[in-house]
Amino acid sequence: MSYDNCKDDDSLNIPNQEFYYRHTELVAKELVGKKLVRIIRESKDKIYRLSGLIVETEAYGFDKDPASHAYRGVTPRNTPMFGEAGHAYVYFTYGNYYCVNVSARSSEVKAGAVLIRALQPLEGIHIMKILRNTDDELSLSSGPGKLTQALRIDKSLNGQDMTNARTQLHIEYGINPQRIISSSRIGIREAREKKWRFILASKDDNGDLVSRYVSRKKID
DNA sequence: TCGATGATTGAG
DNA sequence: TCAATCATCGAA
Repeated sequence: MSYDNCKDDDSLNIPNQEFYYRHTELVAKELVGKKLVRIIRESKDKIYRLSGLIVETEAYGFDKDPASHAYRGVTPRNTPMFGEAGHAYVYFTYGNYYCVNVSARSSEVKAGAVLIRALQPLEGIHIMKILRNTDDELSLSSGPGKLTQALRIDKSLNGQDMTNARTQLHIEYGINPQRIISSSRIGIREAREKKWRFILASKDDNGDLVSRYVSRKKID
């Protein structure tokens, strides 16, 4: 296979920058069902591909959203939220954990990002188990701090272009969800009334309303 | 420079 | 329900 063919295949499988230049809430909703892909190049002959289906996201806006890191304007930390859409915003929190966002906003808005809150593990599960130090697949990436640990995402990936299949961190097309549930965002004090958390509804009808891989099953 | 805080997690 | 733990932010 030629390099050019590879390029075409890659780009077909990846939401482009225009996908992220739309209302943050819409992007957050449509990221549910996509795949978060992490390529780890340990050495020349050790390349790992880790991925998970995005089952839970949250939208964070700009000046009208007091829960957003961008609410008070640009700071060194939140710079990616004000930059080009489709790039990674990784931040450190609670002294222990990283969280990963994708910058997303309609072009007339100054800032915005989508927090990726939970994944259903797909590829490289045995590596994720090592990184997370657990064998329990349900708790491998069912939370914003857990999934960054499972995919070894830290601040070195801040600002990465997530619309390019050749970068270490990007997003690919996944499934077309039948139903997505929206609810209040988790762990915030203000703007609780905004229903900007988006969750993949359970596929198989065994009584569960939401995906088994979400960070919390309770819906507000 | 300094105190308060947090888009969390895991243990109890 | 609660402590751990520290980068980040805004006030001084």
